[in-house]
Amino acid sequence: MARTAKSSRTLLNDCQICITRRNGLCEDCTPETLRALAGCRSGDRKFQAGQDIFSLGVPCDAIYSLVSGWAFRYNLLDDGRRQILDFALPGAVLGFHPARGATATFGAQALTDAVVRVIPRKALHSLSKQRPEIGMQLAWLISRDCSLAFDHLTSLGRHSARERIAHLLLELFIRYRSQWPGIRTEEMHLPLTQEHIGDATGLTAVHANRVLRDLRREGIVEFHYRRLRILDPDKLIDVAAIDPHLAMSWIRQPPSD
Amino acid sequence: MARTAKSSRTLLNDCQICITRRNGLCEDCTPETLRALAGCRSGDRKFQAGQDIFSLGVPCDAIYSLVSGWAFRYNLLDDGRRQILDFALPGAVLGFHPARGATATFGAQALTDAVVRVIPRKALHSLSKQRPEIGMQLAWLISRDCSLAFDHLTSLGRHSARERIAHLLLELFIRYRSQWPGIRTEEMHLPLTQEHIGDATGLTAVHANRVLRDLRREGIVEFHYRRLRILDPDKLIDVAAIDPHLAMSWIRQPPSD
DNA sequence: CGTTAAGTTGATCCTGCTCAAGGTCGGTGG
DNA sequence: CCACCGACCTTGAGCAGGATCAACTTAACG
Repeated sequence: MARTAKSSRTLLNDCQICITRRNGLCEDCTPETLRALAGCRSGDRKFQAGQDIFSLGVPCDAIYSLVSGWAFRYNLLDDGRRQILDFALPGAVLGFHPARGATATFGAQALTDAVVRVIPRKALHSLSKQRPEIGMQLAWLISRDCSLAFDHLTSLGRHSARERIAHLLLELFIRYRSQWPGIRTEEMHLPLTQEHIGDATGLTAVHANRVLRDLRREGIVEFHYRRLRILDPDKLIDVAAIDPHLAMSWIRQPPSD
Repeated sequence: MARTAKSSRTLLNDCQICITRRNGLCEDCTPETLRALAGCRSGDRKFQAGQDIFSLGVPCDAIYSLVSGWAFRYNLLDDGRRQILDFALPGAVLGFHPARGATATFGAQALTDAVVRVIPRKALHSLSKQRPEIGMQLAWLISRDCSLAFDHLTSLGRHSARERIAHLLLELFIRYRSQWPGIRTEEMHLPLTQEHIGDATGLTAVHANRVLRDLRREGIVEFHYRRLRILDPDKLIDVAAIDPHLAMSWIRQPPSD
């Protein structure tokens, strides 16, 4: 049993310590990649909440880096059902389709008003020649996405509704808070509807609602009109059945070398 | 409705055509990356079927490239349940943890006897300086894994047991066949147990068995003692509810530039 | 103050899980 | 050659976690 009572109890604080120790991580943790990509500022575009950044099945010859705001990637089924693949915070690379003329196999949508840096394939190509280290850093960023996707896969495949929702809320909370090291409050603005939560966890919105109600009644978390409050972190970690190692991996740590 | 009757019917053949047109793809589609990595031949290791290539939670300072055989990546829960994240064919990059001292958040296991090229983080680092293009190619390889993981996520979150199993079998069949462009037979050696299939699709082995029985009775596919036979490709594609675009993306296509 | 999107709750149904008992295949040793 | 064993496959009966459908409430916003 990897998850002990002690480690559960101190997880949130450990993350906090790890973050505050590396002071100013907010800037610091932004990989070189993104600073380099800042050179292509010409391509910045604004999106309104609810607007598609790129759409499923449409040819896509660029990569997208989220500068500000929230976004999510998703898939649509023929019958209109949706699966949310992940949520993106500033600094995320949203689509990487470097093949010419490839069509997007998933879509991305802004959750709040957002600014996105669009880097055309050609620009990326020449950029990576000027600054060869960008390739490896991009690989690292994407491999992080991949690890997150693997966690979600485990969650959908082998966890109960309760565990999945606890997992999601905890993940978003920790990832969000790691961007603002100073703040220790256990409350945040989480720009999701219950339908988003359902679509991310493979549940119906109705069932997501019931689970959230139970968690609220038990005094674990409160999610009401886009405000998330974690009332009992220990219990939440317990319900989510999270391995503390895993939670640490959610915090963006650029490769050291 | 993206999936039309016609496109369903010709999907397998389209893939075939696309493959045979680029003759000798088996070699050709192997990205430069792997050929470059071939320089580190010193690190080749053999694994027996069932043996872990690397294990969950163990510090991991290298990347692994599958040279021959089948493997899979997986996650374990505290209670012993397992989620299989994906199956790897030769050419796949299995673990990418370039941070010093990072622990693996998933494990990898050989499904058949396998040869794996182990490239320590340091070697990769210096290699990427000698051959800067490696970074981008690695990024591309990993982004492909990520797309596959996204497909599985959609499958687990929003598809029925029947659809998930059909999807998995079709995916493995197409990916496998794309390595052997000449062969058109609709039969292959698939070194999985029904437990693997259950663990990959988020089902119990018992239920996976029932679904496979139904598919067999309906004359769609036969999976018996590690032999997969696709009896009715059209129906299988239909049951899997696959968008042909998606299936095309399973075939490894290196970035063209 | 009316409208709309989102949240809430109940009743009922069904997909897939659990538990349990065989059955089949391939290998191994007497 | 046969008996035995272990891993895997197969099937049944009963149960339960979430889905579905439908009605109603609440909050936000112009």
